[in-house]
Amino acid sequence: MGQIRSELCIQAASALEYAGFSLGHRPHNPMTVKTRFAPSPTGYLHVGGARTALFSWLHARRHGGKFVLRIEDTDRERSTDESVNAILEGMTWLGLEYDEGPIYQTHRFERYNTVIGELMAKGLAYRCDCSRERLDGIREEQMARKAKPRYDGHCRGREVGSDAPHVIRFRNPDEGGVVVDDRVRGKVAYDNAELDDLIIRRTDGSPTYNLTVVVDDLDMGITDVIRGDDHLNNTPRQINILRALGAEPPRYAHVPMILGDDGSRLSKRHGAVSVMQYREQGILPEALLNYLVRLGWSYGDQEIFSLDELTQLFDIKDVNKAASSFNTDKLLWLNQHYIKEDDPKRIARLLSPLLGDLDIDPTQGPDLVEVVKAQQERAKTLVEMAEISAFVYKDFDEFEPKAAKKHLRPVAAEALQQVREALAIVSDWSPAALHDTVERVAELMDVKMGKVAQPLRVAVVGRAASPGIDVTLYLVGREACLRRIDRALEYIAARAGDQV
RNA sequence: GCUCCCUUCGUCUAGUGGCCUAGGACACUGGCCUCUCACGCCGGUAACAGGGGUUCGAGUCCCCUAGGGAGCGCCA
Repeated sequence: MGQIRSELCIQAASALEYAGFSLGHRPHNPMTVKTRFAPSPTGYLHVGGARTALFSWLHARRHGGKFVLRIEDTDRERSTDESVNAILEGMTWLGLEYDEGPIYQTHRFERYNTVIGELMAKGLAYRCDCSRERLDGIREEQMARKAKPRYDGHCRGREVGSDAPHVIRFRNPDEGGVVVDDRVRGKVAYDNAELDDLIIRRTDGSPTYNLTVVVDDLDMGITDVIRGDDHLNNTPRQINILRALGAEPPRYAHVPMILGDDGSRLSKRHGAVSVMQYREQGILPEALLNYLVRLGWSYGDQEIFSLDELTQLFDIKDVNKAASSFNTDKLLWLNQHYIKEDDPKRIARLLSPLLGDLDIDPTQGPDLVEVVKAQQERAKTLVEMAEISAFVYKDFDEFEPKAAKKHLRPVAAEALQQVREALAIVSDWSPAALHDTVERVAELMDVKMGKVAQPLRVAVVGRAASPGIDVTLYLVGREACLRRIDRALEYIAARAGDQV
């Protein structure tokens, strides 16, 4: 145990600089805003956490302050390196850069123990050796008489030795109350009589959450604590610990949580909850960020925000109090918007690996940037763009049944035959010339353009939907076009044969 | 059970006592554009949880009820 601890401390060179700060006063200029995002590494970075991080980041940027990333890994049972990496990866992808950190709480155990020692010395904390059985017993009894389950203070006046196994509890004030002045909730009052003596150090010597948060926020000079509202009820306890340490509490802002589309708490069964899953699904980070910021926050009727704009406009006070439901449709709409507006070169760069997943090498064929320009208004995600663009680079396996049934009929054979001949000899393989070619065939046959373009499209694309027929032909290229038209003609012939 | 929090269209929201016969966006839907799909444009359906007050006047203030959520861990 001691060995592990010293090992951690050696790794913690950067974190140790905080250990020197004394309590009771802020080490930083109180006017300088400093926020933090403090996830526990017990899973992936989910959208709720990402939104909290975004709010904290924006608040810091808006006020020219600092943003800190702190990893709350004091629960060694559940914390994993894998989760830490997932969180860091998610933050990087979203572009939420932190000015300090990541700081690991497991590197700061010496510091927490020092603080616990101070509280013990002042009589504000005490040892407790109550057995789990006893605790369970009083808990059961309290529940039975419909009271709030809480520690009864059994060890408050007892002298519990330091040799036998024990925990350390914070001595919560009996009298008075605590008012949390929250920037989104307003003033919330609690009676100290409702609070019990919480454990601040476990039997194994490790500190607990409510203690480490307080110590870290204090040591790091955090001025604004922005976190999920599941922490609102912990806040009075934390303020009491802060008071016991003779410190002023930071400003709090408890933001509501995000629910699934059905209004229940967001969980895996709602589909994607991890931000990296959104990347895999072809969502752009700016789209996710834009979506997330509008969940619980607004600026008049504006829907589209760049990060720069948000840095100017975001105010934590404007965040709503009520929880909101995640709506994938709106995220997709935003994503389509950003795909449409973004630089085709950037989209092409992001799209390339997704084509690779479909066994396509986009360097073997037309410039991917041209393909992106043709598809930009037609895809809600990058994954979808890859799927609807595959036909440019490789022959499709089979015609989409509905499209073939409607357009690859015997009556279409002549149009296809005609257009094939025209395409075989067109000298300038450019969208403009190809457009003229298709149009001329329609005129010659005295039919509407659709009568030619649709069978042609299904022949070349395999589906009834694609970019303009001119651009479609242009991107596919003459050789592949003629080959696929022949294949469509065979298909029609075979079908006609079946029907006889 | 106890404590705390929340409640405007299906969803995200505007609204801070009269500008609200409640606005915008997504979704849905009618139409236009059109070689398809998409984009774009024009239009439509759809909400102040319920009940009491206060007020000349309430979505906006107060109270109650209902519904939802969180916390009550040697989890964070």
